Amino acid sequence: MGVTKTAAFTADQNELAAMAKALAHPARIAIIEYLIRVNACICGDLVEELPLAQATVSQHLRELKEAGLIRGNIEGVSVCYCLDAARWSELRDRMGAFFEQARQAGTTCC
Amino acid sequence: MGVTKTAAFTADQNELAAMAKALAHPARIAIIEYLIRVNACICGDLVEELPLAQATVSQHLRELKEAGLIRGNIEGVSVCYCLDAARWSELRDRMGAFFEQARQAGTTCC
DNA sequence: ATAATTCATCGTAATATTGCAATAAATAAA
DNA sequence: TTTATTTATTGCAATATTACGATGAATTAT
Repeated sequence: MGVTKTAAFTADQNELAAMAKALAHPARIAIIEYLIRVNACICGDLVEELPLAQATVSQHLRELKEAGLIRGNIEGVSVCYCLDAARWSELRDRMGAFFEQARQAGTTCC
Repeated sequence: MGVTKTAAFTADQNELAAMAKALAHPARIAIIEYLIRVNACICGDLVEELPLAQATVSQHLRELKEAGLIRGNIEGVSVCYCLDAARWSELRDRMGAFFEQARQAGTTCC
């Protein structure tokens, strides 16, 4: 039917998938990398930095904001964006735990 | 236009995004968690484990296989799946580096 | 050889994502 | 007030994803 059966999976599985989804586009990776580099910037900076139209950049920013990975503070006529440190730590921990789990499991295939 | 501008981003950005995309669905998270738990299993086990039809499970398995995260070995009439340890390590390292980068950056927002 | 089992693939429908032009909204500058 | 400036939102087109029934391909059992 073309819609994910969210209710059929655990909250943990859905949350981890949602976090991964927020990172599942090169533009959003680029936005985050840029934010890491400059610490904070306004939307216009990203429009210059990325090969995308302003509307498209704004859309990607909204997705990152909805995933809680970044925050946007209105400063006069512009909006200042930066990583949400707390949420970012959570993501790192969740992903880290996920990978650690796999590391400890045996990896001998059939 | 509804198509990601892959060529406009770096290989690194595209690869990281592709890895994240492979994890960006609860069913695929569930598949990987199950594989971690049982180490290896056949496709039929996953069909019983997941609330999805066989065709859908097979499709998710293909995506994970194409991302290189799992391997499938034909064993008679069934197919045995397991995590690809090497690729999994690579993913962990790439993600880890990404998060580490963010951790070292300042996090004071505007 | 025939039937059963297991999985992949095809075709299709429903929905989501990506991208942009155009426009709206909100603030600052003249 | 009028005009820029900056960003979000709307509307649309193109494409991708998700899901499943039906069918095909390969192997094993009878």
